[in-house]
Order: sequence, then C-alpha cells, then structure tokens
Amino acid sequence: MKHAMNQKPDYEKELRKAGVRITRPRRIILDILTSTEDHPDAMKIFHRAIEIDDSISLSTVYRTMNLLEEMGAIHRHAFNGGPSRFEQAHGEHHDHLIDIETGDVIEFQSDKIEKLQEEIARSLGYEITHHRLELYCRKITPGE
Amino acid sequence: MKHAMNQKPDYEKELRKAGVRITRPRRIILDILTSTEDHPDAMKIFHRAIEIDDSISLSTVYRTMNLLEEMGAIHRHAFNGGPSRFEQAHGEHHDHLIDIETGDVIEFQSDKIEKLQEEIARSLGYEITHHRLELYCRKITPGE
DNA sequence: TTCTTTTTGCAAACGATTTGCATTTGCATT
DNA sequence: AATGCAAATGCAAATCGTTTGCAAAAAGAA
Ligand SMILES: [Mn+2]
Ligand SMILES: [Mn+2]
Ligand SMILES: [Zn+2]
Ligand SMILES: [Zn+2]
Repeated sequence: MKHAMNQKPDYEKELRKAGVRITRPRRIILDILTSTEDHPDAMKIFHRAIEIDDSISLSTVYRTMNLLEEMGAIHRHAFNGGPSRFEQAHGEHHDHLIDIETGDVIEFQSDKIEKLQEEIARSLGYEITHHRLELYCRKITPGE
Repeated sequence: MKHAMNQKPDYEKELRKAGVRITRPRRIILDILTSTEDHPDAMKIFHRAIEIDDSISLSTVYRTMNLLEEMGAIHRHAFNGGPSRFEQAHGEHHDHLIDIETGDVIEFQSDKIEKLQEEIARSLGYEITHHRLELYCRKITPGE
C-alpha cells in the first residue's frame, strides 16, 4: 500500500545505452511520464505534449510508448478493456484498484498476494513472468 | 484450482424470462458457449457458428455476446489487451493463468487470494464489484 | 394466419492503433 | 562548422476489433 515517491531515473541515459536517439518529442514525452502521478492514455499524453510543442504527432506518441514498453521503462494497462494507459516502470511493483464510479485509480501492494500467486503458478508447473490484478470497486457508504 | 464441470444451465429459459426472443443464431451461439472448455473470441465463435448455419453474421455474434454479458450469462476477458474472449458464467469463480508460449489458459481458484483482495479493498474504503487476476507464465523446465 | 415487435444480415462507420513514405533530424564523422 | 547517413518524424492512409443504421426476415402473441 505504497504511493511510489519515485526519484526520477535517468531515462535519457537508458535510451542512449540502448542505441536510441534522444529527440525533442521523446524528451517531452518522457518528461510528461516522469512528472505525473496518474495513468494517462496516449491521447492524454498527446494533448499534454502539444501544449509544450504543437508539432508533435499522435503517431510519435504511440511509437514512443511502444519503444519505452519494449525497453521496460513503462507499463501498459488496459483497465476495463479501454484504451491503453501508461505509467513509468520505476518504483516498486503495485496493483490497481479502480473506482468504477469516478474512474480513480488507487495503487496498492500486497506481499501476501504476490506470494500466493507464485505458489499457485509453481504448483501448476509454471513461473510467472508478469501478472495483472485489478480490483473494480465502489466506495463504501457507511449509512446504506 | 478447479475445472468447472458445469452442468448446463437452461439459458433459453433465462432468456425468455428476460423477455428476449429465442432465435436460431442465439441457440447456436449458446450451444457453442456451453459446450466448450476454452475461452474463444468473437471470431472463433463466429467460425464455429457458420459451420452449423452459414447464414449467421459476425455482428450477430457481437450483439449476442453483449446481450449475454448484460444478462450476466457470460464473462468477458481481454488477455494481453487482445480481443475480447468469452466463457459462460455458470460454475464457480476462477482466475486465469496464461501460458505466454502456447497461449493456453489454465483456470485456478484461491480462496486466500480472494479474501486478501476483499481486505485490501475494505481497508481503502471500497467494496469489490468484480476483479481480474491474470498470471502470465512460462512453463518451468526442470533442467535449466 | 395476421399483426406487431424484435432480431437479423449487410455494409458502412467507428475508435484505437499501426504503417508507408517522403522529409527532417540526431549525431558521428570529417 | 559543414557533411553524410541512419534513425525518427509527421502526415495520411490502412488496419483491427467492434458497433451501428437500415431494410428485410423471423418470433411469438393474438
Ligand atoms: Mn501484483
Ligand atoms: Mn479471483
Ligand atoms: Zn500504477
Ligand atoms: Zn475461465
């Protein structure tokens, strides 16, 4: 149950090391990603980006998200089956609780659940590469 | 960890009760859904359907899946963010382990995890309406 | 059977994402 | 600083899964 107070990793260095060029669009998109607490989709990232440089295109946003995902620098989510939403990968692993009324996304972490998942996979002859746990919830109203 | 050996529920009765007409396409689609162990997507259901009646259209498959989902007769999954895949809702709740190499889907159930999920939601002031737990795994190769 | 309403098939529209291609850019090299 | 080339961009068109409008067909109540 931890809100990752992430000290920014040096993505530019990571990109360079991966033999990838540092371009203006990429710098801007990385800035957006590292300076937000939420889980924006491509369109939202695009809108934030053109506020800084209105020549950036939506395809570049998509291409950059794919690149960063392949590098493991971001995670992709598809809450509800909606459009992909992203967040930087740094900080510790967590899962998500989605308020189905407001759309709010709350992050949480449970070592116990993580352990149980491992056990289950193991008992079936598998090892987990990644997983997804989403709780779709409604706020508890005490007087009801 | 249970493979639901589901005795077929009477969907036709359920549909009638909901004031919905029993049509040939719907009967065929329901048959496909109740007689399969896997998690087919709309296209796969469509192909199985036209083998029985080649006049069925893909839109009818989609419309029927939406109808059945609203009635709570089926569940919809979006593994990996791919196309929607379906399974009948009868039988007990379970989650899914996906073999990322073969695409196989294995069902499992853990009361402990379910309980922990409730606790977490509760502690954040929420109650769960539904959830999704997917383990993406690779088969364990003992000699490696 | 007739009548009314729902459902269908088809084709066109849709939203999210990807792609082809000509142009621009990053950056390693002079 | 100027050059050269590969990599990345913007744009428009294509793609994929899914939904929709509409006229024709089928369900089921009377
Ligand atoms: Mn987790
Ligand atoms: Mn579960
Ligand atoms: Zn998150
Ligand atoms: Zn299942």
